[in-house]
Amino acid sequence: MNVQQNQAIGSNPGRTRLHNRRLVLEHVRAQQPVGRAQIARATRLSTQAVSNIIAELEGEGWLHETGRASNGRGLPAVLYALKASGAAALGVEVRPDAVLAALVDLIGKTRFTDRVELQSTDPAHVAEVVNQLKIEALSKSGIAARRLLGVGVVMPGPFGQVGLSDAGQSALPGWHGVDAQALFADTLKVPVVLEHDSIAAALAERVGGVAKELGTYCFIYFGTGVGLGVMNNGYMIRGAFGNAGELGHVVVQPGGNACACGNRGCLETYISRFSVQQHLQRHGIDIHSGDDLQVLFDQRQPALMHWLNEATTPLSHAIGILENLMDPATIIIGGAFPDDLFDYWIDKMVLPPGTLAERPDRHIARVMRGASGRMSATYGGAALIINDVFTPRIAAEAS
Amino acid sequence: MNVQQNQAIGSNPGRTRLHNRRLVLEHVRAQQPVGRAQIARATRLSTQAVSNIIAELEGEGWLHETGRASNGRGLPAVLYALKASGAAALGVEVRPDAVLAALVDLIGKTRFTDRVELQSTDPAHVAEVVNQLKIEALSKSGIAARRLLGVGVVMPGPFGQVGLSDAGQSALPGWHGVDAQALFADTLKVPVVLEHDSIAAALAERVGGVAKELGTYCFIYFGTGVGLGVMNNGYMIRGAFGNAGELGHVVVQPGGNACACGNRGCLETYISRFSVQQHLQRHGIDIHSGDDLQVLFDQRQPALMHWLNEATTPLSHAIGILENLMDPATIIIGGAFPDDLFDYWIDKMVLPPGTLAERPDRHIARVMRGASGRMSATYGGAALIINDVFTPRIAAEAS
DNA sequence: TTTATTAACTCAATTAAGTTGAATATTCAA
DNA sequence: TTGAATATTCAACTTAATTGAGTTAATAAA
Repeated sequence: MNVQQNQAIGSNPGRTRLHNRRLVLEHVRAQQPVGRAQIARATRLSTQAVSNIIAELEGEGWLHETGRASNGRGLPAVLYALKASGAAALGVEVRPDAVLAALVDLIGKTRFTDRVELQSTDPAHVAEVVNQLKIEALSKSGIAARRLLGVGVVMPGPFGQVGLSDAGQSALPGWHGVDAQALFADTLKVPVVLEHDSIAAALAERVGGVAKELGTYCFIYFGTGVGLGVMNNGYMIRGAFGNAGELGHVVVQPGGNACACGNRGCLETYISRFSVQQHLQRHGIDIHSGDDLQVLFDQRQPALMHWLNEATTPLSHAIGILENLMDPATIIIGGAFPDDLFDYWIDKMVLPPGTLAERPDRHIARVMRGASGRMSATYGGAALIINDVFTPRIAAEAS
Repeated sequence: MNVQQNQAIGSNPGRTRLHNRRLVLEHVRAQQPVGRAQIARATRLSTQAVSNIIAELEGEGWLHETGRASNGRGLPAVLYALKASGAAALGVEVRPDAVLAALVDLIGKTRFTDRVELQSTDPAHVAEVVNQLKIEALSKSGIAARRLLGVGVVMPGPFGQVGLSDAGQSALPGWHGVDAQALFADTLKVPVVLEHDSIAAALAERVGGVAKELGTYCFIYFGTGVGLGVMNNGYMIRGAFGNAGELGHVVVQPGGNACACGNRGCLETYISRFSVQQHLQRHGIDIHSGDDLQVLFDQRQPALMHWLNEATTPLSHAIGILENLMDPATIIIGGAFPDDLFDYWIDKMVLPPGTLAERPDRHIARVMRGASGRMSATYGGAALIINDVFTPRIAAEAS
């Protein structure tokens, strides 16, 4: 985890060029297909500067020409778009029972996915499993090794020692005190970024989901617990110690359900996978996967439907808190549940009245479902890497 | 209000230099007195680049030499510090009943304050009052007009049309649809920034208060209602529409006190100035100012003490939400109440257990009182301007 | 059909600002 | 007294931006 944020540093010609390259790539991503002159206006660079950068990017295979503009007077612009195969990133999600992997290309398309059950969570073993996945992903997808920008590893947070006493519940056995970033980087021999699931899942929506055109939004991630990823103007909010987004332990009902963390009324006790498992167990139903939930939902199983309906209130409450505190363009929900459940919630939920989000000029929904499905966090790992090449900044790399 | 965020744009030599200048100033501010070589290491610029920038800044009166370093081997570094009179900014807080003004210099010191009662909130009249305050501030403080960087105007939020139906409660009569930024800029003939109180107050702590060395923190501002300012890595979080930080209408007690906004259990119904006024009124006590509160507190007046003690629970709850969502280095409370009340709360309040903020490596308090007192928002207006010159970025100016 | 206008793009020259490396000054430690 | 360490300055050098003139290709007007 990057506890230290990207710290602003001094600029020089080299860093300026890198910043401008990223900025041009970001504009192509968001506006494609697009011509040089339009990029120049948007970035406030000269057309000459954009031309030079476009030539460089095209030479390196990031972009390709896709035709010419047709409308209007004057010389039609040569249009450029991202070249899907220009780069790729591997997202890896390490869970206590399995490792998930997804290879995602520059335009956010999935080129390969796999899942490997874990016999042991021993760090060296996990690192080797991930390494094999990397090799397999490259060979099966036909993407050249030099096009792999890096690997984004998503592990259960929070990172570091914090007061959440159930940290052990989600943490991986045998990883306490292990420098996971260094371990993976040494084994994989490519750049490695470590992040927790909710931030990664939020980024996945920007790289290949419903937030492609949004800079400021929240993502409520349903994993084992409930996490939050906040994107502000294109940059993730990580907090002073890198653990921002612990939505699951926000108290939504003082004096409510007892939570493993010792408090009462935590959001997680109402709307997490753990809570639905417990609820169904009390009704004699054991579920082990998202597929089980899908089956129950297809049957409109009464216990599940009851839980779903009850859950809308705390979820709506949490949405109200986020709308008032963060003023996001939208709130995206996604993660480990089947899409149908999220859709049901969005359809049935009464959104909190009287929040900042009720704007007459609103043109996108207050709440929407993420497009990345149950592998949100895995895709998010890749998105961490992909997003990086589109994020202009003059900053030291996180150590 | 800057609805549009600072948008990243392309860099060129001029923008690079501006970025580097701000970066150098920021390092001097945070580390002063400090030598060129140290700044160069911290900014990853060459000492030559830093030397050039320092010479420029010194020539323009932003910095001055303060002696030489004494420790260690080698040539002692020439130390530099901010020159207080190098620049100043005027903070203006427009309330329904009065206009407050504070002239703050580069090192965050107050050079002048005044308060003018308003006979009318008519925009043209208010602008003229502010203009007179500006003229008076400059003449009485002896600061040259060309040193005035700008005026930061703080008005009650939220800005724009939002669902908070009590917006009318805090908004100024006669200002609906008025482009306040343009009005003040036209009248004052200097750069004008408009912001809402909580964001401004949060910045005040960074420019001249307890957050001088912090980049990521939250500020809970007690005005008429309760607002929030979140600083992330040195940048304010404004949200997609510029209204982030509506803490007062976060529901902390579902089904609790009825709020003017139509919901129940809003934080504002427990811990705002409005709520204490109502509570005391029910006990036959009318208060009209912070001084009245101070007097009652000095007497340990039972009704006030009861309210204070009851208020710790929702306040603690709000702190828990912020700690879990934002993972701040600290949470600062401040605003319209007397300092003694905040100190009492900090002393008596039971902080929420089991949050991210309980770290063994924590070295500053989880909650602290702001240093700007009851004029937080006014100073904050000035801080908006001052902070700007210390914030490195390659970005278009907010329109 | 011809001509003017508009817009996108390229080339060559210029310029701003950062870096590099050698030289110099000052202090501490052996 | 001498050598190592550190801060600073000076004079090239380098990168990558901008500027302005010129080219190309489309639409609009004559």
